[in-house]
Amino acid sequence: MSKSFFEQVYGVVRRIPKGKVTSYGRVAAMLGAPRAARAVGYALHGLRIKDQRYDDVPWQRVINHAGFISIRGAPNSKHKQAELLRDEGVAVGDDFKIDLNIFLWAGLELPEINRMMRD
DNA sequence: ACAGTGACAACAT
DNA sequence: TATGTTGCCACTG
Repeated sequence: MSKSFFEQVYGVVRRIPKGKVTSYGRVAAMLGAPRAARAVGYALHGLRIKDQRYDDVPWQRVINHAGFISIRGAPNSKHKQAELLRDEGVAVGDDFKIDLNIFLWAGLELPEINRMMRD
């Protein structure tokens, strides 16, 4: 695995299909670091710096394990994330809750993970 | 080298 | 159930 952890996170997030979501912890687990959920959040936080290279990372599809939008800072940000998700067909409640029983992404299979970490 | 930071998650009251 | 508290990890200056 030559890629940095951050790069690996972006790699996984790019695979989340439109209309589905997953959690920080699940992304971390897929990368073999089940307790690095917080680091995943930190990685996505870094995307806010404008960098053409990461424009294709659908960061809005990552929420917390309870199904809530978990972005901090300006309340605007949460509304923005909710809007992006609704545009993709994901139902987001006024309380920013998403039904994981419906919209949770199944995740990557092991072979795909190995390939991603190798690239 | 090292302490501080944060878009988390699990556990304990 | 609902808060509050405690680990955690990768990255940064």
